[in-house]
Amino acid sequence: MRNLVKTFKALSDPNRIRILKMLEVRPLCVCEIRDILQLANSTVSKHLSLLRDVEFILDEKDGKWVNFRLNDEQYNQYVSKLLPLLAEWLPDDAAIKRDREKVNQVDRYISCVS
Amino acid sequence: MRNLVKTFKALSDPNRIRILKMLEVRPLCVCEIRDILQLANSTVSKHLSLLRDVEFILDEKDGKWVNFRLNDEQYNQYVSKLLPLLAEWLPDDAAIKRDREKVNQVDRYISCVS
DNA sequence: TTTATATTTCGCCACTTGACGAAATGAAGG
DNA sequence: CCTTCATTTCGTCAAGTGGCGAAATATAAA
Repeated sequence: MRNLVKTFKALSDPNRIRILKMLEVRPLCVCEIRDILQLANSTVSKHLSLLRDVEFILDEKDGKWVNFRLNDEQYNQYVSKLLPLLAEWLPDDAAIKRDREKVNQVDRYISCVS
Repeated sequence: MRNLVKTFKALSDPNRIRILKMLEVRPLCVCEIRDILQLANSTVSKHLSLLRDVEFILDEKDGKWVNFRLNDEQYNQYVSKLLPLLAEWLPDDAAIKRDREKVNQVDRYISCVS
């Protein structure tokens, strides 16, 4: 129960939804997400650790970066049902579309030095 | 987006999850739910209006009572996907089980006079 | 119409949440 | 080892949430 509620809480914030929808396009690091969402680094980091906590996303060290990607493995029953649903939803949302275009433009070598 | 977030927020509270899982058994009025959850009338009413707002539940006047039941109609894409998932989840949760046993015992003619 | 009672609305309080900047951490490269 | 820089952690603050009791509303019955 507790874990289920935590899982829904993770989905109860527009910025976290935006992050998940961006990660549908490709894995991203904190700086890239920060540049797209226009939030402080620390804020993005907190959102990501929350999403990781309930296993919506996984992180992989890549040199000095951390790549965050959707968890498409199947060991978490909530995640494995909810991520595919989310992927079907909001296909026409203007903000989401804009975010996903930006995903294809951002470059971590430019985003991160700041 | 806004509506989707609101929908997940509605699922982000243990008492609201308990209410939905109780309504899987049968429709209930505010007093019956209040007796099972041991909350104030006004608190239960607020939870119910929130769940109704995002169309997880419907209400029907029945004399001086209001019966709340799950919305099993199919016009809301989020609800029609999420309610069936919720119905599969938490099959072994102790609190949920206790609640559902109580659903079969409460009687609004006893619960409500207080 | 008056009374009883089920529900909703309102105002209040404690706690949580999402935001930030500053400081701490950790890995890469000089 | 020391510097650089991506990320995380910490402290703080404003806004949102869930709880309550009291007052308002609505329906049934007397």
